[in-house]
Amino acid sequence: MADHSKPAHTEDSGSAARRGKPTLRTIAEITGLAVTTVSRALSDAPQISLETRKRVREIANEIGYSPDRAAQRLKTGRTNVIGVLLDPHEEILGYGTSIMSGIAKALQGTAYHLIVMPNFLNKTNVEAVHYITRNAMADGLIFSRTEPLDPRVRLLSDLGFPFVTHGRTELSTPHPYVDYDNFTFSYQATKRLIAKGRRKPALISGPADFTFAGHLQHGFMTAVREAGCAYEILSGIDLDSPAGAIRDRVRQRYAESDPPDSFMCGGEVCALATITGMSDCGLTLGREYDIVAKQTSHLLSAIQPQVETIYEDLTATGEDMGRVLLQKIGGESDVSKLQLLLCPQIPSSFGMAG
Amino acid sequence: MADHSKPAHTEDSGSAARRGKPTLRTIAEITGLAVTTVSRALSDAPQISLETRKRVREIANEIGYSPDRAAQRLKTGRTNVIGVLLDPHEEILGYGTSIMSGIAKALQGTAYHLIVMPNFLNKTNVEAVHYITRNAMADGLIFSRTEPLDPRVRLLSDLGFPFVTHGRTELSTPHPYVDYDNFTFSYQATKRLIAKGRRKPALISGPADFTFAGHLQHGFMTAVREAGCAYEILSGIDLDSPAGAIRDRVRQRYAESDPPDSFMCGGEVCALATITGMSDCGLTLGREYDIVAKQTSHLLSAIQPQVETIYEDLTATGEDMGRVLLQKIGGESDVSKLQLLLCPQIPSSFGMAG
DNA sequence: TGCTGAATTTATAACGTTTTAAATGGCCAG
DNA sequence: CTGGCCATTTAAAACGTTATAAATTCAGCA
Repeated sequence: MADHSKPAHTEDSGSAARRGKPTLRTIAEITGLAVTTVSRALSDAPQISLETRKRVREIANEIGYSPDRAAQRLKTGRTNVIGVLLDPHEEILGYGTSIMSGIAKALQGTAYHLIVMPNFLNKTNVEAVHYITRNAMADGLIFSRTEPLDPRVRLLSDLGFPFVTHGRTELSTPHPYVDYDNFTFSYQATKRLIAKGRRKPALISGPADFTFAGHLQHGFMTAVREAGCAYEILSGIDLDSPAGAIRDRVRQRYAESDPPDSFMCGGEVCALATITGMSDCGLTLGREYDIVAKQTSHLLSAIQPQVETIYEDLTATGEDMGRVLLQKIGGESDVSKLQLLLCPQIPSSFGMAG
Repeated sequence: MADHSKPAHTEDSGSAARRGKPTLRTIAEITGLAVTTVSRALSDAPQISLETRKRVREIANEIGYSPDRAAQRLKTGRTNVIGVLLDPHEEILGYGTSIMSGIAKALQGTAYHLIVMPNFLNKTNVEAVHYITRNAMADGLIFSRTEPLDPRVRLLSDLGFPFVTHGRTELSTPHPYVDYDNFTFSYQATKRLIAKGRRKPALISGPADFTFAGHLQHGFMTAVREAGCAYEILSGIDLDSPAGAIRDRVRQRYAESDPPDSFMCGGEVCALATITGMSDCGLTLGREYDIVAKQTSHLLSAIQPQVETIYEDLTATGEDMGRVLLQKIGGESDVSKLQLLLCPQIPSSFGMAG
């Protein structure tokens, strides 16, 4: 069927003989169609006849064609790249890996690639973002450690550059985010401590810069106010502190008067460090004190099952962020559809004693 | 200085007025040079006069020019991308994040970007590698979990595609790698247990598939043979096992006869799980048994300081891998220069009692 | 017959870079 | 002068794709 009646291109040029990746031209030569037609057919343009579309697609599969990303990018200006700002000092167990696995899962089957943009490259995070947008290095951005007045969010919103944050802001212009409901987590966790008979829970909160720290604190405060019990927000340390620092601080606190009798920990490392610090003081978990913690891996529950935990699935979070970002890039303008607040799944055991 | 005596290009076309990123053409128009000359000047070609090179570079800086990666990639075939095969189920604390931070650090300042290629995308790792090379999606590849006869290494070697592995193989054709000397680690760790008076160390080794498991075992065996003491290689679990499984297995083992009196653990999770399992049996670390473990984060030493540890710096490893890969891509053909065996730093305390 | 419009296909020009081969101008030997 | 050689600069083509505008075919209809 494929005849050679068509006059050759100006010259012999490379022709399909050039050993290498098949291109649109290869398909064009095989089918006798023009390159343009092949391009359109593959993108399922309605102006190309159904029969042609089918034929082209078959040939493409047969010879293992896959479009050249560089050429597409050059022509369209779209990079087909999603960037994730990696923070090197995440104290949360498996944070980076889980989030990335999740994003990658969402991107699977799409034309998008995931590229890691460490933000220690440039001095501040904002500068990194500036650089990325200025040089059009990605079509969308994902990042975490969101601050209430996050300058990155401001910048990207102004530029109209697609992004999703892990965590909310308090900025007036709404933007896509995926967040864990840390208020509910903290509220339920603290209530659980009180339900167990504890009368002075202590909170080890996130670094004050970040929005989620406020949510943790709010949930905690709501629970203690409802119960009308004493409380404490442990100063000097936060969830970013190294385990050793948390341990020391807990021990030191117990050398002082009127110590707390239970802990609300936002992370596993924090819980483990707290237990060690308490153990240094001769206190036993479940007897002299209790802990409820957020769980992001399977370590804590295997090592210290007495710690009651509420799970946050970071891989799922990553997947959600990927999906949301793709929708945003795809033109979804209803921001409310791009804001996900993931509900903590409270273990049934929590309800029984509460 | 910049005069308009030069005839305009065929038409007014976009000209530099087109609001957007500056390109070579922008610089050409400013300086009055040809695009080719500008390109050459920026790449420091010796055929361009020194004065011109300097002038071009100055203008480029001034207007904030940075080359379009897509265009470069299209023209040269080089992607300026380094791919890292991410394994979603790394039980080693902070593995993914550390390695990536390290690689990113090595890539900083170069034209290379780091892109994450999760290998659950395609069925097997080899298929992922196949896909990546076939579609020229990167200039080099980094991956871990190396097997003695790793099929990925085979494939990439055959293709002449640049790569570095984290871990060695037993293949006859040498290839670039960065590896931790797990033999020495295991040997020293085990000797330390024996020096502390233990007479039946147990090894919890890596998954049998991976090369490093053999190294761990070899070091362990060398130490126990030298001492002529009893030993055990704990079956049914390995460093990839979830903490809960390790804990259960340890407990179960102690219900049987003739249990070990010490443990060589290749990871922190493993050590913590072991301690918990032993504690379930009423046994106390440092009294009834000892543990030496490999440390990759600061968690273990803060939580369980009685566990003696030898540190493996994964960020440094990532950085080394990045550097080695760049050298390989840069044309370094002396493979011996591209093989790094990182020495465990044995704590001074180890020597004292040994 | 010739015109109109719909359906399908096509040629051409771009995107920004690098590569190849050629041009320009200055200088010196013949 | 002519020719040749050097140093420097240049024009044109190419990489593989898509967007724009134009061409081709064919049916329907006046």
